[in-house]
Amino acid sequence: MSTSASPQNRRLRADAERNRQRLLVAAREVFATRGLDVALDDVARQAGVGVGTVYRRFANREELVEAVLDEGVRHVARIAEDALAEDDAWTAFERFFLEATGVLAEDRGLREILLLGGHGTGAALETAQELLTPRVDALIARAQRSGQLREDLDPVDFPMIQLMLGAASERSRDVAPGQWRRYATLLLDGLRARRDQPTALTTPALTGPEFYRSMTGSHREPTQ
Amino acid sequence: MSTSASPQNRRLRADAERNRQRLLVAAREVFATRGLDVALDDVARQAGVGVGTVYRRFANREELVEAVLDEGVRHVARIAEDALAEDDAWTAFERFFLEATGVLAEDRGLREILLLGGHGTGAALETAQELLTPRVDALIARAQRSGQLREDLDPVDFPMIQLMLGAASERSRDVAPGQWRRYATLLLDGLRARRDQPTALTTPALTGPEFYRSMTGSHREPTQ
DNA sequence: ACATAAACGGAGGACATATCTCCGTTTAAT
DNA sequence: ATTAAACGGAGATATGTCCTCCGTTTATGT
Repeated sequence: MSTSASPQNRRLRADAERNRQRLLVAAREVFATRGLDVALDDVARQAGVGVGTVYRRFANREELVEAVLDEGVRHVARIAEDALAEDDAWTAFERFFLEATGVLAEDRGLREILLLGGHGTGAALETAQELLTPRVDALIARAQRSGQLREDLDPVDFPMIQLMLGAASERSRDVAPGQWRRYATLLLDGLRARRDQPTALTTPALTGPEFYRSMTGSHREPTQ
Repeated sequence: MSTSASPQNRRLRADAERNRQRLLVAAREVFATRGLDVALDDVARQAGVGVGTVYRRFANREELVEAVLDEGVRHVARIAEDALAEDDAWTAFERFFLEATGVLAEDRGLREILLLGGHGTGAALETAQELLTPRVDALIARAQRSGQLREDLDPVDFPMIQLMLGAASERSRDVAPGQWRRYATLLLDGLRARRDQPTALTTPALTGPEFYRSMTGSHREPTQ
């Protein structure tokens, strides 16, 4: 929170440190609403700072993106961890599902690295792999063991479902910010195990390598 | 199929007409896989024709887009019409749902005008309003009256759900083209009425005007 | 108060990408 | 064989982004 990220981390002058913080806040905001592809000039303007200052503090866009998003990933991981403390397995799963969707709904940038890939390897993705994936897996496995979550849901379905909800959020946010809840409910209803057997998911989930390839491959920009 | 779309529709020379068709085929292909924002140079290359020929035949990108997409919209409308002929109300709804998703999954351009808006007013959208909307409304109303589709689904949910499935398609198409089926099944399971009452959709659907605004407003490029 | 090193803003160069026009050449039609 | 129509694609124009550079301002320590 105080030292610079540059090679030699000498202490920054007061105004420099203040501007660095402003930049991080501005970047968080701008990435969240307009995605990771915004011009850095826009981040600078939002921060009330010249472009020069952006490049003086961060070697390139990637470095700024990493700084902002690593934090975001940790946030989601914390949500998962907190949910795991819940007693009931379904309550835990549902709570994580809804809270994570809420965070992702409001953060397009976070969706882009976490769900879409194609933005360089990224420290943020490693953080996700290390902190997030195991917890989500645990939440799912537990709710399945307790017979409350449908058996045929696979952990790799989770990011895909979040991606779908993200598309819904993006589409409606300007007009009705909470809309994603409607579709989250619908999906949860499809996910919950039930008395009358649901339709089997005949199409198998992506395998590990397939999922990896789909994250690594070049996506972007749609959209959505 | 034979006359030009330009003001005075004189008959085109044989080579010109041939190239016009090639352009339409190429545009269909390119718009479907890469969306409506591709450079027209790429359409020309795909058609094996110079850029000049594109602009000689279509005043601007909009005109070409309209020509290609109006056709696509009619295709989906025909699917709805065919489904309406089905005896059972749920079968009809499900059939339309799956067939429409299949078409949209493979046509990003069609998703972009039909579900995302922000590409000019568009004759294609008018066609949709005229041919598609009433039929989808009918399919939904009928399946609800017969008690097989959940009561609280609103017609405006349909495009949103298709948008979600579109995001899933886009994400997985390169690696496993049929993946959308998995998520379509999941959603259908959330849509089907059931013995044990589902969770009520407490967040209300977009109202007509809200939906209209969300189509008219400037979206694009993200991500899908 | 002053000297100095650090930081600042933002104009602008380099580059990339798209749209659409123009014209010398080729081709179909009569 | 003549001629009007159509062709290809180089390039003029426009837009947008990244990142650097340098004259000016500001924080800091004595």
